[in-house]
Amino acid sequence: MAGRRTPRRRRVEMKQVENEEDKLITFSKRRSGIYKKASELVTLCGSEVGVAIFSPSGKPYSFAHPSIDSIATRFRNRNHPQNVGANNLVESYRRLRIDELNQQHDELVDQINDDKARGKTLKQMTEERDGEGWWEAPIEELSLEELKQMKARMVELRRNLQGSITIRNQGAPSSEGETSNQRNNPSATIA
Amino acid sequence: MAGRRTPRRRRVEMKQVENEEDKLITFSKRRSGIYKKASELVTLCGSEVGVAIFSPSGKPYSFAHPSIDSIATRFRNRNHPQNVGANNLVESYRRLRIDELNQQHDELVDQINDDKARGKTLKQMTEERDGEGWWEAPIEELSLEELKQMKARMVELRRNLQGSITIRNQGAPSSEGETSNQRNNPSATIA
DNA sequence: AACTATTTATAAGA
DNA sequence: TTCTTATAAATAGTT
Repeated sequence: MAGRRTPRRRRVEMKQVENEEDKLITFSKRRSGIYKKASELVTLCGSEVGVAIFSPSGKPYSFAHPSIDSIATRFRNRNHPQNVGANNLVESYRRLRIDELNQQHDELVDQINDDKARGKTLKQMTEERDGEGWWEAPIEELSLEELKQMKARMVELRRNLQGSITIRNQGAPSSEGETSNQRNNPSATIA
Repeated sequence: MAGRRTPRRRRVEMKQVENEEDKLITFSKRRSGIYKKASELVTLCGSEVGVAIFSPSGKPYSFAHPSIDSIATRFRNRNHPQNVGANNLVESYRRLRIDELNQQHDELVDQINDDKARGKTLKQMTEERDGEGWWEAPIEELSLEELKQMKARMVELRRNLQGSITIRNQGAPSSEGETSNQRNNPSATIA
């Protein structure tokens, strides 16, 4: 151990990062950071949160709980809160998926804990992935067919006891009416 | 060290804050924190960011740049030629969802393990809302039956065996300049 | 992708 | 609510 490894310093100037490479890294790290903060807010306060981010190149990213759609919908329909639960097939489908994933939350926790206890790495669990793309199909043909495939896939995956994904939903009562919009931030914009 | 001036300690348990007063404070502080992070991302990377948050009581808050509407619009009609290879709204949403679910995967797993390491009860979190929720609400009739059946099966499946699901897909081929934005997520490894 | 030195965010208090 | 402060967490610059 001859020299101190890193005499680095940092400054965090709040200005656009010029270097494209650094910008990409910063974008990635910070986007993750925001997601984490958002999910923590959900966990700690039970709030519903949606975050939409467009990278400098225009690529869309988002984090949402319970879903980007419900958040968006809730914003759009905050004047008619009773509509929240019933819309179209697509939305129903999406919600089902969230629900579905939710149903597995606790079991996944068990699974993970179990595997971990045995020294099985999470990486091993996460390495498994699905390369197919049922979601490539046009929306008009989704619904049942897609659900079936989805289930089949799940059963298959279950056999291998691999991977996990967790989405938690809060359960959205649809009869309250938020009447006031508030912002304590100059940039906060609510109709 | 006897009598340290400040017996303040913090440990940030990642669970719902039970005390309502504390919850409100936490909500406020963290909401501000997220806004700040979001604005920093805008400044540093020139991204467009939108954050929508509903307080536990349902009050809507948001932060956005350039505006919540532009962000929402961009999400709805990203038919914009210069945008990422998004062709159809639904598809875009779906892809986004899948993509983002992947990104959130590790974080959630980490979170779960983290909690576990501290002896937290994740089940508690899950049980809290497991049993009834928005999916009980009436949805489009035609698909409702199918959806319910699916759900029932999921529940059954879950009871019998430990299951899991893995969704791994990048699914966002871009037709414009974006040099392969790689996730910094260990498991997000999709070509 | 990992690793630290630092900067930031924040839980408790006041 | 705003400020203070000890500590936890995020992350810029490197390896």
